[in-house]
Amino acid sequence: MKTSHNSKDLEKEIIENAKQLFIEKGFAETSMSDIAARTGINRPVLHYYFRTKDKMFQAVFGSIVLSFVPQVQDIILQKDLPFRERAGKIIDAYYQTFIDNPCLPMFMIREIYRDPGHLLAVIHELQLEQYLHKISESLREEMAAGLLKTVPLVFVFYTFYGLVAMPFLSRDLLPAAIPDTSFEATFALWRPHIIDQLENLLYPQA
Amino acid sequence: MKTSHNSKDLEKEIIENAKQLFIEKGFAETSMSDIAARTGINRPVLHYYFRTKDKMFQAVFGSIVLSFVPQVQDIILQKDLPFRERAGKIIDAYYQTFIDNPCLPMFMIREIYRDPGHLLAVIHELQLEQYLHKISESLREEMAAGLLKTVPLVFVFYTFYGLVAMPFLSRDLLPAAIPDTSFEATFALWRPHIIDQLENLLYPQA
DNA sequence: GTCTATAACCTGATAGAC
DNA sequence: GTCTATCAGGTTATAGAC
Repeated sequence: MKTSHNSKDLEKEIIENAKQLFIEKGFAETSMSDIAARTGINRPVLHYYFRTKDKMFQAVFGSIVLSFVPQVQDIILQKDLPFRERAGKIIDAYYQTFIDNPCLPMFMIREIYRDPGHLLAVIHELQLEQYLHKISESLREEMAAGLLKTVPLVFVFYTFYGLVAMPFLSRDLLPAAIPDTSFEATFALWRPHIIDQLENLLYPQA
Repeated sequence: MKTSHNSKDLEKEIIENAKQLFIEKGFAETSMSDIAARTGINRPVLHYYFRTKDKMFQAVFGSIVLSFVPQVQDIILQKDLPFRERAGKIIDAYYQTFIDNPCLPMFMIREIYRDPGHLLAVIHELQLEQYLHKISESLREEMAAGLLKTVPLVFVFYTFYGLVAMPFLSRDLLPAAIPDTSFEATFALWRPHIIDQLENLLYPQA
């Protein structure tokens, strides 16, 4: 081992760089040249490791989905905590992820829009079905027990993701349209509002 | 005039075709060849009329924004109508537009995300500032009068657009994830929920 | 105004030397 | 494994004939 890398390290380094670029610019507007340049290697090396751009994206997409999804599992099942507190914790978990990587919401929406198959494949191959099932069942149980209002589960996801993602989807528009607003100040007020809205959707005695 | 078109007609026809393609696939993934083929002319003709792809997009974008925005003006100012009814009418106006052209929400978000300057330029050049100002002022007045809760205007837009756009942004995911759901049935329930959420955000005695 | 032809460039992907 | 060289195809844009 003369260099600081062996093949496995290089592969991981490529994936990490590809991940960042795909998240930032999306699949279509990220070129193999971009990824190679960022990693400091030649284009053919990428094809040696992944053969095609699409296979490369698939290898990266799973890792992105994982960074997007898993931190909620424990929270939602803590049924001793009141709904309001669990909602707040989940929102904070997502916002932590999104503030670290503000392009993630747009990336997810864009790529799911382009081809939902990628997401479904990843869900299957990483065995996330049971994870989703657990969350769905948990909600359904609390609805059946009268602890939550009975509404279609899709509405919970629409409301949650719609409200959480919105500030990131419209990123540069807010400062451009209303010059003297800080994201932090807006978020500090927006967070309790999301909780209010979820409570309004799900809480019987609101 | 031998043909059925004069230059102005052809220009309009090009713009109409470009509009549909841009909305459907976005700026980056729509090529000049696509637009030429759809119009039934050669590529250089496009450059004769618009010189560059970017200038062409600017010419089209204004027209798209207009189809997106103007139908709300009259509704929101009908202050004799209760808030709930006005909200419903505005939602219906948007949904009418979006059902006619389901790609519009993604197009707007994608292109504003890519470059908010395009939107700001169009707002200025079509003199939509006064239109936006009128809506903002109307809301501010009703807040000041205690008819609506006082919240940041951004929150109204976040909530409204986030909830209205969400089903269209996640289009193919819902049928793929939950096979036996019809968009119409879901929407019929989703509509009153949006109104509820806006009411929860803005209505004092909710 | 509309065409053909072409310039200049970028893309993903592969072959073959080392 | 990593490189150079190259292919076939796509892109925007322009020059010049008609």
